[in-house]
Amino acid sequence: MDQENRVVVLIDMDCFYCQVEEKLNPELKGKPIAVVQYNPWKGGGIIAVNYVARAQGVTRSMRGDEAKARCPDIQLPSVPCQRGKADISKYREAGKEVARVFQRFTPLLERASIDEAYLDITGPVEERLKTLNVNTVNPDMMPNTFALGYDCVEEFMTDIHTCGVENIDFDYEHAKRLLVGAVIVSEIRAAVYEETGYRCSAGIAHNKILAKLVCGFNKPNKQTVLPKHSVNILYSTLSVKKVKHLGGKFGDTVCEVLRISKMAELQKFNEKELQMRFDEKNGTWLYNIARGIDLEPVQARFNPKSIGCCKNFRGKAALFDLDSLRKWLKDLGDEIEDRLEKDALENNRTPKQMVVSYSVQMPDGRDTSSSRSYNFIGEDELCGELFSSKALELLVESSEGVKVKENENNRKLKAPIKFLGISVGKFEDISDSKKTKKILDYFTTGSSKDVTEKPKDNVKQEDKTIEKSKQKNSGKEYIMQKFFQVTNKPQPQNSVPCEETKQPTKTEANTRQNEPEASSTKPEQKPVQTHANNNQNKPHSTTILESTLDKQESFFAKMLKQNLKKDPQIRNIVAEETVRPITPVCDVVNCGEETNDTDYSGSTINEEIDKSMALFEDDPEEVARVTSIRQLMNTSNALASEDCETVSEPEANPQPVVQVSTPQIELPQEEMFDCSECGKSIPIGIVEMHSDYHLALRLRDEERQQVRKEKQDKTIIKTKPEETKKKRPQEEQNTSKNETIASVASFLVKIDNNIPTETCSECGKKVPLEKFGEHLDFHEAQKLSRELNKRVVPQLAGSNVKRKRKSASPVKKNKMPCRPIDSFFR
DNA sequence: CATGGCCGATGA
DNA sequence: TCATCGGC
Repeated sequence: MDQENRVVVLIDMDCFYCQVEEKLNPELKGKPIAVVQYNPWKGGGIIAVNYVARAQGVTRSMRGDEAKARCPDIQLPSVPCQRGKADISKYREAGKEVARVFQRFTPLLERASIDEAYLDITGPVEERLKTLNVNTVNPDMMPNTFALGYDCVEEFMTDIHTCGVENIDFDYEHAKRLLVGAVIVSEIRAAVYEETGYRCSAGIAHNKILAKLVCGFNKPNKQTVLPKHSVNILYSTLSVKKVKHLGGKFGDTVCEVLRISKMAELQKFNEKELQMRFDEKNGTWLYNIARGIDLEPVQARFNPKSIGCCKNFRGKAALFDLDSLRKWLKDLGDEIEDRLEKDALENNRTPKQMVVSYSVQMPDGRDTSSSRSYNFIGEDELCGELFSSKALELLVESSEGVKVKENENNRKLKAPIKFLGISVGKFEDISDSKKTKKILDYFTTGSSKDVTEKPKDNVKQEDKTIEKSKQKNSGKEYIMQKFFQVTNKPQPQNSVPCEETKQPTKTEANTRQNEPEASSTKPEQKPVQTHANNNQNKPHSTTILESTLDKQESFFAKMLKQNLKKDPQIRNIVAEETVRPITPVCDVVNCGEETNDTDYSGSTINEEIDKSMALFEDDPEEVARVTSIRQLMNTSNALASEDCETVSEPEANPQPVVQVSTPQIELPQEEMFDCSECGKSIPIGIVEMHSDYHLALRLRDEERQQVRKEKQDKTIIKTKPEETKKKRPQEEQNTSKNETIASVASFLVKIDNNIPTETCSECGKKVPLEKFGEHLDFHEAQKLSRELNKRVVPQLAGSNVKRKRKSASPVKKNKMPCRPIDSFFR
């Protein structure tokens, strides 16, 4: 499936923080609430508002006090905090819980934020089409669904059932897939609600930008489909700034330079023009998005690439002296440590780099921000102490501003610090960690002879599943490692020759850049593992190591449990999971995060629009927009229905839409016949006509497939010669395309057909038999930390097609030969 | 003082 | 590597 014909979904949780609070404290259900970050100043800043409160005029821009004034019975649960900062781990966990549900439906899942995810369900749609007759799709299969350009989904379905006879630009194949996509998304959202109790909204389109765009059109608890042929109608009123990537400065300059404000106006410029005014890449991107084309693939990514925390110190709260700087760095470092610990347990990875960022107030009053990074070395113990001390070093070393005045004895900073942040990233699998190996080696042999470092095999996302199966007891290893750090303070490393080669290895960066990125290793290639009798094949030391580990486990488990009380870090983990605070009250300065539910609204049923409009009565511009879109939609529908007798719908009565496949014919007496094709009851008198109709459908289906195929072949042949000067040759595109399909398919179909597997009762995952014992060990390790996670986070894999832009040749509109199939009913 | 904390991407 | 942007 090529990039322009995907089915892409953006699912966004409705006022997520509020929902989490409501779930934790059911008392709040049905009441107006807003989550605040507790800040003694004016009742705290609101970061999420539920829909009850929105209906009463509470908005995100208000402070807690204002909300209370406008809505006296509003409840204001506040984000808990730790170390003087907001603790949003509650919401992070909730977000993961939801994403795990998504994950069951497709491996092609990209978490975009704490409460948002893109899903590429092209594969699942194709699968479903094998067993699902589109003509049997009915509205009951997708409640709360809207289709842009239609007053209701039924109309959209009718269009599909009639193959869009009344619509000149109708791409039947595409629309059909979006409809099936909507069915699947309904199932996903139902599963999410069933299993987590959370409601969400979704946008369904053929790329990420459009899916994101329309997701906010109908909220809450609704989903919106944007078929290709409705893009222009939408664009005619859509402000440029509403489109992702155009909401900031770039969007402003685009509007200024081109003197436009609506997306439709962007279509007036050809690609070259746009490339000249902006750069090549942006020009092409603008040209494409103006036509509803966005080739950005959905990346398979569940875990964040970096973990960080930061804090503002505004006004008088700025940091003026070294002691306060130390204090805050310590807090930030400790938080990172906590989160890293959890992350290591869940994902078996460890960061290779940390970054400290800051901003200082310059003498002229301006704030300047900067950041410095540090690559961890083998001897580094990844703890809060390291993070904070390293951060301080980097700060003091760094160019200007932060140096301490050495002469003063109270150690004032040269310039006040207004912002501090520490983050860690560049994760690698723990099994690749030299440090872990050293510790384990010490553990098993009693000495830490230098373990020869494994050649770096740059594990990429799609290899992770396999990589993971190669790991041995990673979770356990990590706990071991941790265990030794807290109980065996004199680290075994001291016997290692302390090489002070602190030089950052330049080579790595270079090789990374030159790499064509990942996919050179096909997923099918890697299960090369010798699954026969692995112990023989393994190096002797490894065998010993594993058996030793197994023997030591119970000892270790005991020690760990005993140490739970002693070790504040471990206790911390446990506490977070076991004591669920119910809307905790917090006295410390706070912070938080929540997405704004961008509630622009679009065309739907009129009552729905009216309902939604109440939500932004404070924004006259939005109300005007909604109104104009509604008018536009209504008129366009009126126009459409002029050409089509089957779809005639009185404005005031949005009632029964006539399904073409079940024409309403006044033959009440007649016997009925159940059509085997679509399952509908057909009057016996027209059953022949009806089956002719299905035949016609099939014929046209084939015809369209044919035309599509021809079109595709043509474009490939056509673009091939001129493509050579572009960034990447067409061949590469094809291979990466095929790999996408292959890897997706590998998830849909089967993991591996040769290797004997066992299904783990803990996580339901199929595990190669030879690794099963180790797999169980991993669960044991998890339980030891009081089941920090109820289940193993399934490793992501699947395609990781690198974002290489195809040259932007505009897709020709798909004008299919269109026979009036509904003539069968006349 | 007055969204703030958090994350990803990109170009030089 | 760092500065900056965009968005939640």
